[in-house]
Amino acid sequence: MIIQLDMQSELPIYTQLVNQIIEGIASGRLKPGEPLPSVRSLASDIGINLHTVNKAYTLLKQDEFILVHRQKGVVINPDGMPGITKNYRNKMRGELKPIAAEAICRGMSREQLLLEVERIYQEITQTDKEND
Amino acid sequence: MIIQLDMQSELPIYTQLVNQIIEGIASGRLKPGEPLPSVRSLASDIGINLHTVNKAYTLLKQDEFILVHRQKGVVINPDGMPGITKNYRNKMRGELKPIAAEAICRGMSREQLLLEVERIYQEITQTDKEND
Amino acid sequence: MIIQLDMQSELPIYTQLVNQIIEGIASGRLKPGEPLPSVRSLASDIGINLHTVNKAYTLLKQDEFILVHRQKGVVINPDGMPGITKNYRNKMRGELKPIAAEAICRGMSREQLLLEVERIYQEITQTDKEND
Amino acid sequence: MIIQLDMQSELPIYTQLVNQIIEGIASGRLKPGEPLPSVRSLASDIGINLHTVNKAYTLLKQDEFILVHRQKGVVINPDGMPGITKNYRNKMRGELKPIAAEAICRGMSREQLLLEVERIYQEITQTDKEND
DNA sequence: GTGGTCTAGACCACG
DNA sequence: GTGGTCTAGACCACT
Repeated sequence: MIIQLDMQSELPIYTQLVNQIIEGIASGRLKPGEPLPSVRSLASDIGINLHTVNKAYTLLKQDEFILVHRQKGVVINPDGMPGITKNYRNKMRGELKPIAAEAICRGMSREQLLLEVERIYQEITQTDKEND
Repeated sequence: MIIQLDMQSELPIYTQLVNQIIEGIASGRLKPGEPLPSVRSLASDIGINLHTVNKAYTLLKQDEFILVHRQKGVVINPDGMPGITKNYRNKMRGELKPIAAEAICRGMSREQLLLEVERIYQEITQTDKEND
Repeated sequence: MIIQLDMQSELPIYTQLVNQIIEGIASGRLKPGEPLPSVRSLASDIGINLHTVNKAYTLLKQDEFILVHRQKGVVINPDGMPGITKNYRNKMRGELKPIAAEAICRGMSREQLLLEVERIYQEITQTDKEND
Repeated sequence: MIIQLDMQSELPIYTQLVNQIIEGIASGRLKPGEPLPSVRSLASDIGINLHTVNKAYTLLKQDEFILVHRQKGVVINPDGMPGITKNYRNKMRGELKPIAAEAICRGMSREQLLLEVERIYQEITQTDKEND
């Protein structure tokens, strides 16, 4: 699992970490049951503080993307991912709305916008299917 | 123009303001050339700090959504909205990616995701076309 | 709001804090909408680190006992408390079970156990109704 | 005696073990004088570390739920269970208080809470009286 | 060696 | 001045 952080980004490091791990799962590079590095090793690997990694893991744990197994350590939730809850739907819509609004302002058509989304969907699901 | 702010949101107030004005433009409720309230009056209307409104206006000006005339006051950019620049495309994709990734993780199909986006597109463009 | 911490307790400080604030709400000493001290001031008041207070507040926020208002600061959730969700019921039962089991082992009758619970219920709801 | 451990639980494994054995006694599935598996065999049976089982047994011994004979092995205390000591009462009340407080916050009535406790009491004492 | 907790001190965004 | 983020270093409980 390669993690790419942008230390200049406005997004907190732990958020970038969360996003990248979720993208890793979405792309199939990280599979249910698969172990994740310990907070300490990941932190030292990517050169950040262990508390920052810990916060990312805590958030992922809260949403049940990962779980902390007392023996196996941190693993991608083997029982599958959290579903499409009402809460989640609202959160997603709240995030999509300002993006769509700006796209509309800038003259993007419905088709163009959908194409962008489709393109990203493809990009994620087809990432590195053969290599690991 | 009715502004709805959530003081409990994790989003800064000025970001919520920016979003709502952009949504206002996208929905057609705010038209190019149309005046916006002054920093002072908007701030007192919705009960927030001057600086907060100022910051929102500054950001909107930077992206050329609005123009700030010393005398005429603040108006929606009469020369039309900013276009779909390369910068904007990258920004949008960067925002869509984690949303799409989480949707995929949670088992949302390409069609479901596109439907959500389409739904929001509709919702914005058909918002309150008659009433103000 | 008087906070009593036991630094020798096996319970983490932040958990004790969470419990005491919840007890404060349950007893009526803390009312919905009422402001809580800032993390910094509370931390210095009770002589602990601000991060510890922060963790307690974060947990209370997650469960919607409190919320962080951008203008008013931290307040007891004015929209009322979280309800009796399925999750909560399961959590509560999971906590009660070992307590009940040990009580049974030690020969406590159903009546005695219920009396204990009733006693505590009274104790909480009648705490300092007149004084603040 | 079937032991069900949750490796994802926040509760340490040894605590879960202690709880389950106490529940076993409370339910009547484990009777005074009855032998318990050796540290070694129990550990290998449920796939955990020797030390973990050992810690659980040590705690149970401290509270006199079990006796550890060098030769006879581990048995449920044949002289009966520990009584309702002052220490125990305080411990129990300290555990019940935050549970009751949260229940009150969430709007649970005295009757509802007592019903929950009664329900659990029943559940334990009627667990699998015939089957083992 | 693991995650969890706590402290201390720093910077930043926000209002 | 507020909460949020990040770092650094320490101790402990657990396995």
